[in-house]
Amino acid sequence: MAAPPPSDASGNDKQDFFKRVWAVVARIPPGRVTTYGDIAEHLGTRSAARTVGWALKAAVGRGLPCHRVVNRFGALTGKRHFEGPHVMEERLRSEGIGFTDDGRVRLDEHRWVPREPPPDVHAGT
DNA sequence: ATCTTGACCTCTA
DNA sequence: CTAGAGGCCAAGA
Repeated sequence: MAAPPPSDASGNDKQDFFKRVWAVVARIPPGRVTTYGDIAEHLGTRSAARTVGWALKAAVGRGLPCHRVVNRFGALTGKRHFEGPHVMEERLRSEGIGFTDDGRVRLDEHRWVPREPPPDVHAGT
């Protein structure tokens, strides 16, 4: 793990972005939801929110809780990419996530922002 | 090889 | 207030 892969090795750097997204999504705790923008911003590029969506599409079948990722408005924009049109909603509800009258996720109650994994527990500040 | 679309977000007119 | 365009990264045609 010590030897970092060369950036100009095979040109797989691009997929590295996908893996970063998957890593964040995989860290989303149950009963919580995050947004594309927050993930992209966490990766360093807030404008890359679109690419995050592509990563999720490629994440289908990888066991990633992509259903916990919603757009800025809390709407399940990617529900159509699931097995069914209501699979995403059912999964979120199964985790105890509430929806608004508009059929959107209550971000105010379940919003979770990706943060870097704490290397130390006692490390304050 | 180029162009368009895509599970988006933000800014400016 | 609403409407429009730009930007990011990647994949498909």
